[in-house]
Amino acid sequence: MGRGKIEIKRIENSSNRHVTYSKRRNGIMKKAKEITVLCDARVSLIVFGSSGKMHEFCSPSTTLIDILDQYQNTSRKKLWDDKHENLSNEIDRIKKENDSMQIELRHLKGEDISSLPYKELMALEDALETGLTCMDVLDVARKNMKFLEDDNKQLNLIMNQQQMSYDAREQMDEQGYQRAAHTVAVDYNSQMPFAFRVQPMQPNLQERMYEGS
Amino acid sequence: MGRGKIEIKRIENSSNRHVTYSKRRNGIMKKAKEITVLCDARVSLIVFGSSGKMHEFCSPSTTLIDILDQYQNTSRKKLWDDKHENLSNEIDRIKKENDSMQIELRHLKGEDISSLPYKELMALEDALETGLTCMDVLDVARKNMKFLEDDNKQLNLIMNQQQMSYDAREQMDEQGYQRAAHTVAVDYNSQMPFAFRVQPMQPNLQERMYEGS
DNA sequence: AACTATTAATAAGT
DNA sequence: TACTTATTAATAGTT
Repeated sequence: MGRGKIEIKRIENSSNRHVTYSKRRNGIMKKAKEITVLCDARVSLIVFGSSGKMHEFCSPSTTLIDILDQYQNTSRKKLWDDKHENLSNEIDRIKKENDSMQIELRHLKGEDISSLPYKELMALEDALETGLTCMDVLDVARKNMKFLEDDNKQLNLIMNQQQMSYDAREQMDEQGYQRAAHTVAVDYNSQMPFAFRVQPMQPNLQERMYEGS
Repeated sequence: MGRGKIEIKRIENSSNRHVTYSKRRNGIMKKAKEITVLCDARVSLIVFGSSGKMHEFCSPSTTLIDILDQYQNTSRKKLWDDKHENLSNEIDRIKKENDSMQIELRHLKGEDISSLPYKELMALEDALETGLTCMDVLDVARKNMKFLEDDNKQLNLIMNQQQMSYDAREQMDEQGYQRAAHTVAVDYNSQMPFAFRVQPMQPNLQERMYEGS
């Protein structure tokens, strides 16, 4: 591929070696680009000459880091340390959390019985089969709901008190802190479920349930 | 460099593309070996075909890690830290996704509660008499309970947050108000139902419903 | 760095 | 998939 054939062995003449290096480096970079374009390949090419100068090519569709990630996955050789692995694990964990929330969202939006978790339905069926009456179950349900409602009421009450003294205190405050405090208060209010800003949600749920059944 | 000249653009014919990939991959690997031998270069070449299969070349005198270390030193780009940062960013991104989903969930559930109008319950009662199953009623009961639980959790969360900023603000405060604020905070804390200071009230409500009755 | 004779790579065909 | 070969592309040695 030149004026004469050459053996593939170190070029002893330093000048020739550097010239050849430069030419061939360009050549291989070009080849890397070409295979990327022609064949949808992802390529990372890093070259250090004996001078220490670096030349790099990476497929435009990706990054060196991606390539190296894929390298690790494929070859099972570990390039990063445990810290990175931990982060990766956390990502996996959160992603799973995400997935289950998405499922829950779908269920809520679907809003029909068939979308309720399978297990819960099975448990319910079991309970009914072992001879409990509908009333028995509803009775427990009612008590539990009463509990929750009462707790909600109490929490709500406390919140309101807290909010009030917060506000009162804010008024007493010096100029400097006033603005910040106000912001905080508003934020909490907007976070609170609407129903609880005014009154308990299902005021007479139990009674109605009983009348119904 | 073949029977005909080709444009450097994606080879659409899949079969041709794979053949060309294979040939050129061999070619570039050979070139990589040659330049390392001829010119004392250190080369890392990683190629992924569209199938996902990896091919790698690394100069015999070194390792990929060495190359990457040198890459970092030379280019001042920090691969490991970048990697770290990227992972952190992704975590942030996913967490935000999480948060917004949680908000959406709260929103949906809140809407569900407040949009469970009186009429619907009445209709349910009627339906029960006209042949709706016990399951259906329980289902609604269970949903309501879930909502209450979630709202309890949220109220509790907000309380804690409020308490925390209360405390934080107290620290920032001038001497004069400090004592009073502290007293108030303690009072609220003692008022709060014990269960909500630590965890949600009825962790496995449904199950206990069935067991208990 | 540019040139060009020559080898090497490879596209298309089998 | 591998082999063949006409043709293009890369490049070694020269200027």
